[in-house]
Amino acid sequence: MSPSPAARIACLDLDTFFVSVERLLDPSLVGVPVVVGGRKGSRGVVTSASYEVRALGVRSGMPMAEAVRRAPDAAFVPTRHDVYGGYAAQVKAVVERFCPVVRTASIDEFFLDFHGCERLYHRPVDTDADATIARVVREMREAIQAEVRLPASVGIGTTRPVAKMASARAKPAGVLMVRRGEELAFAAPLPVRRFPGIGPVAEERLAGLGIATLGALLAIPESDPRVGALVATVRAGLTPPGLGAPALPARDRPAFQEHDAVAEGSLSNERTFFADVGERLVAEDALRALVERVTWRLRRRGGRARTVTLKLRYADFTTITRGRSVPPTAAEADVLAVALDLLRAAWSRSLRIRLLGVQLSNLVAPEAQVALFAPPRPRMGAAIDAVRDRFGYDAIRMGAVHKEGARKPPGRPVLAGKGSPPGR
DNA sequence: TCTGGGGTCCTAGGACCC
DNA sequence: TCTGGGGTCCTAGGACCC
Repeated sequence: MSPSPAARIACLDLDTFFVSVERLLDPSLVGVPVVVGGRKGSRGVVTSASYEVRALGVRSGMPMAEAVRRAPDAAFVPTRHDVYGGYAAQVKAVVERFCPVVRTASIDEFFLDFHGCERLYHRPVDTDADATIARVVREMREAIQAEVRLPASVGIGTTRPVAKMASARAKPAGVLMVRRGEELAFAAPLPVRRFPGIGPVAEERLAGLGIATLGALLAIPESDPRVGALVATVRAGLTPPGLGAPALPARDRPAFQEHDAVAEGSLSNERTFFADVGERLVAEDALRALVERVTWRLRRRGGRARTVTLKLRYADFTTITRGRSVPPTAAEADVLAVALDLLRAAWSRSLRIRLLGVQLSNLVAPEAQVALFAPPRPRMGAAIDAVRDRFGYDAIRMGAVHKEGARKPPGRPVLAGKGSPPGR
């Protein structure tokens, strides 16, 4: 049986998620302008802005100094990543009561597939199948509000991009369905930037062509070399599957395919220094801490990396990466040896760095036999892992040895984000 | 204004192999 | 001696998302 090309894909987005959670934990923040982000005066950015400060032009990703300038009277709350995941999990649990197919897109965003749910949920009050789904989604949104006490907005459409754009239009705390056949009328007046995948660079390029809205973009021939594949991509995103293309069963559509959590993806940890670093030994200390953390995450998740990549950001914000393929490993010593080698090769005496990062990619599944001959960690390392698995990464901390500007060790760690939770 | 940290996906050139 | 074309892997960079 083929799915109907009706609006059955939903995008659920939690409204100003970090701000909402902080207000839940501290009711004095309710009704006042709130900025969640890096500490004032640090080299941080805004991670979540309440609607009050958005009205003043504060946006997530904005440097904290700029946010302070625009909203000096706001409450500034440090980001607590260790807190938010639990609330996202509560929301997901509610969502799963209503929808059989749920995919987590990010900490505050879920995609839901309601194909085939119409009959299950039908009630006599519903004028048609779309009305049934829209009603169920409203009930789901209200259940999240009542049980988790977090505001969410939901967009419903025939495709993921349409559902996502609809959820943005539904904010705050609303539900918006774009029915089949209404996609173009819905999208045409919107700025091109609203389409998922069109960012600041593409927006700027299109502006140079005099194109501001999705409607104007769709008026360009797909073959126009100035827009590359953009027109075709947007058109496809606004076209229901099954119209003009053979339909796949809902669960086989790429939008909802499960990833193999072990064999794919990448893991990385990076830190911006409090102050730019010009001494290699200081950078090497920081690198050890990063490698320790990222390899621990890899071992915990189960897997080995075939590529180790070092990331350097210089004081002028130019960023380079240097990577190397290695025999699959999750061992701290293996990764550290490569990372140090890459750092020494890339190190420049004349340039100070503001950020250091390590990425493990090309992940493959763990192989039991390898452990027999090459244990992923020596005995003490295994004991440290065990403590961290139970009590969290920061239950054990390694001290840094070198300090920027100091004649000799010891010194305090120079990494920013000290005491922050294990990276996710 | 002075720019976090975690990711995904895409492109492109060169090495290498057949 | 000079010459194919295709495929895969590696590496670097960048756009984009939340």
